Amino acid sequence: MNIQIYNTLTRKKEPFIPQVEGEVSMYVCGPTVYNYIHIGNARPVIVFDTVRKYLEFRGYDVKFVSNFTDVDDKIIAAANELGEDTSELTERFINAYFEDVSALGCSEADVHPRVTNHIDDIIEFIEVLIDKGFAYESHGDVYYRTTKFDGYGKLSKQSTDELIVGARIEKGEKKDDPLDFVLWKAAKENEVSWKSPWGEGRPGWHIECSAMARVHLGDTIDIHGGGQDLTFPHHENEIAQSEAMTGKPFAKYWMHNGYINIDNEKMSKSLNNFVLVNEIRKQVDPRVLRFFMLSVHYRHPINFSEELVGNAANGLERITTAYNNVKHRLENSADLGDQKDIWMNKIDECKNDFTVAMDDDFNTANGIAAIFELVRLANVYLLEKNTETSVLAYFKTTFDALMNVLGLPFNDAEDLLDTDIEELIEERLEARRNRDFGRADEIRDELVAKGILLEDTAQGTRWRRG
RNA sequence: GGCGGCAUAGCCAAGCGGUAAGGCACGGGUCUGCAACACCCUUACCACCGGUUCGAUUCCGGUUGCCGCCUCCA
Repeated sequence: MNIQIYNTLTRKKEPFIPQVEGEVSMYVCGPTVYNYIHIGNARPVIVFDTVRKYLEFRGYDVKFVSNFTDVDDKIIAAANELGEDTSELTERFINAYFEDVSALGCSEADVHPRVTNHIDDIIEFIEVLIDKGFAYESHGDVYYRTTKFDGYGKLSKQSTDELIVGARIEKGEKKDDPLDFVLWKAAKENEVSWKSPWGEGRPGWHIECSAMARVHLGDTIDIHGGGQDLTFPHHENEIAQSEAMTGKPFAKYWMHNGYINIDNEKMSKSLNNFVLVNEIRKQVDPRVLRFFMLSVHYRHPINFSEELVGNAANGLERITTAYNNVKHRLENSADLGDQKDIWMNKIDECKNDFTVAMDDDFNTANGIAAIFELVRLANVYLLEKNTETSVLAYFKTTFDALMNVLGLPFNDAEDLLDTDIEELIEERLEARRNRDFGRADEIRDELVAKGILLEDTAQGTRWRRG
């Protein structure tokens, strides 16, 4: 069975067939680095990181490219305000970006190209567009002539007529047509700029992705991703640029993730309700944040609120507890089971359910449901008096495999208790042996106050942090 | 005006032709010295009105209500 991907270009799910068997090229539009990223920015990063991890899980060799827009109006404005060099500013926020997304379990891309490192590629790209008649120079700017490109509007399903009619599109004096968009901007006073055949200036926003995607992934890429709001105009313009340039399809599959709302309202600067990853991850376990985001299908909107994140935390806790209990049993019980195959098969069923879910346009909500099936199964197995090491080990391996795909690895590092706490646990065991339950409960309460929860099992007392 | 999305239990959320997955919360029971973890059980006229069909939450048309894009935006 093939992986199915919902393609914005065709508005339906299609079987995923990469250009080269076994290999996938992916490009995801990255952030403009003039501030810390907010959770809305984080969603596509998490979504496409998960897509990538799943493709790898399915055996594909993925080449993943995600850019940084490190020159643009907002960056220049922010740098001016802070009296800082644009390159210092962007460097700072690129570092912050990596810290934020790695906390959220996202792997680095194979390449993180920056606009400022690709000025030459961009200029060359624009020159070809001019040569082919798709672009024109005007007062030091260069514009793309949208009317020249037949397929303009094919991604967002906008007709050029409607775009013009409906529009709040301004007629720049420099543009021949209101729908034309800028490829190269002439520099204003004191702006960072580069030399070009059209004078000092810098790239427009859309051209960078076309140029960098081509340099790093070739003329046609398999999967191009980004937020829903990029569909128009950004991705539409990328298609216009790239396909005019190469005469080939720019991307086979276009994927777009939905928005995040805050308490049912759109996140926006004017409402001042945006949540920075940098801050929220200090208050909420970043694993919970990621789990929360993956609990909804990537194309649907997701509402962010304290309550919902709290629910997600409880759900993830259930998974983690089951995993840890499997581990505890693995380390503290003899190999006594005798029904190995039945359980192995049941585990395989869960794994299969997970794969079926994820094959269907990366349905992480159903994938997580499959993991909860595995949780229930593991908990039921732990009820058995006699367990087999191989089964327990298979539970653990499967948990690891599936959660790793979702970018939610379990923390397997040895977690040691302070010796005084260990002594208290030992003292409580002694008290229980002597049926001094008063003292035993007293110690348990004392430990709860220190964040240590105890659970008595047939295989001994286990503890966890709570 | 154009393009598009969404409406499923107290909350969140899958399903998209054969009478509703999963999670959180709640209630009842079991396990436990008591707990905790856990297990079992219980909980839905799928926004409304038409149509197609043997059969629709699922397809088509319409209504209502939310929301997004068309301007920088994840």
